[in-house]
Amino acid sequence: MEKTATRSKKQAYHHGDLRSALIATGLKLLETKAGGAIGLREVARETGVSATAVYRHFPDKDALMAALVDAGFEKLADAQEAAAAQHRKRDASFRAIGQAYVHFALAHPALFRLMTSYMHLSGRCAEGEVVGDDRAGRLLKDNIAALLPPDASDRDREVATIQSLALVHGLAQLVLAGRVPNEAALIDAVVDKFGNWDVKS
Amino acid sequence: MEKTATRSKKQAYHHGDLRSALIATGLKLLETKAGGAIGLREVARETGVSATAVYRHFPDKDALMAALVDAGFEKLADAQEAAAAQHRKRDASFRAIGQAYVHFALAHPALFRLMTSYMHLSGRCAEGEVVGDDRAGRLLKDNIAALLPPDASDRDREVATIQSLALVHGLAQLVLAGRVPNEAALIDAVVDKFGNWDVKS
DNA sequence: TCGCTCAGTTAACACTGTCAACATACCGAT
DNA sequence: ATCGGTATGTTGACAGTGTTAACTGAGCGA
Repeated sequence: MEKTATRSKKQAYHHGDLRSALIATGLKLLETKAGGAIGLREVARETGVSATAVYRHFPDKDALMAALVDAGFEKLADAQEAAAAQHRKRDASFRAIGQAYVHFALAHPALFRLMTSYMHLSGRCAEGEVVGDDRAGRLLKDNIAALLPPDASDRDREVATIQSLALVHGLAQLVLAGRVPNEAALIDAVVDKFGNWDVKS
Repeated sequence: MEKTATRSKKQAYHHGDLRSALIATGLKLLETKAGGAIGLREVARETGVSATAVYRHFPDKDALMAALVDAGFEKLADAQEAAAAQHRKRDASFRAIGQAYVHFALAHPALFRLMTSYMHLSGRCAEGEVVGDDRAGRLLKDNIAALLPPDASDRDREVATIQSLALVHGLAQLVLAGRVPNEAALIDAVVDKFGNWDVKS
């Protein structure tokens, strides 16, 4: 009888994990429907499942969105790591991380907007930490630690981290909102400041 | 009969301008209901008017929200001008403008979240311009022009403008999202970099 | 085999944004 | 002063949303 074998692709989400399937279709919808928000019923429908089935895996819509946010940050970390790997020098690879942040936002606008809208429901930074410790956050902090002079204080590190993140995050959002023109040269010039900290102030 | 005199406060929104009233209650609701979004029906109801009356003054919900965004940026400009006026030195007053941006976001979280969510519907920067030319945008650009060395290029000015705006905007949003701890000293330290441009780079 | 729990279903509720049709207060021209 | 037109409201309905309650059925251990 092959209890859970063939999977048959349709039907029998029973024992296939619907949770991952929902997240997958959610991400797909965010790529397709370039503009605007996404709905719980919509992703359920597109997954071929009844709307209320979602509630077996997520307590409410916000939880589903938070899961999508997490998935988005994973993809962002992927892009950043790939970008960093293409440079040998540490500072060049660090700037590539910043470029990757903005590029990711512009390449996946709907996903990024959702990420910023629901950020507060996911990955709040832990007590004493200065930014979330997801993969993207750790990548940023590790690189800064390696780039700052060895006599830099912890506070210097924290400030540099926040500064860098705020710069690229704000820039990405402003460009996406149309308040800053989407010109590659301009964006590059701004992001190039990414990593120019005056530690001595 | 006094056609439009007493106004009687209730009834007879006829001839009082509902448009401003809607924006006013919208802003009030955003102050009160600290968390979460706002609805067209909700603001109509709270104004004491039927939901569809809104459509006499705004083509759809997005337009109403865009108007609230504009009103929000006006209030932000007020706060920034007031903050700047409390310092004599130009660079100190410029930093005060940056502080005011973050402070405003933290003081009016719901309004600021709405402003970032619907930013793309309002105040898109004009062709050739580098950030919206609302009052807040002009304040920023004017101050930067006055602070940069006179031999700075236009491109230097643009980059410095975007850099400053992206830094405070990103910081505000990250703190509001809980990804950066809400500690005044930390925020001040980050914003103090506001205005440290290496023009020569 | 019985019964339990997991994973899904349908039906309903309250709510939302939006549209069409209807009502009314104002205002200028007659 | 009256009359028609237009701006400004209203009610009623429709589709779609997030969410809950009650039901169904598969799979599995005792």
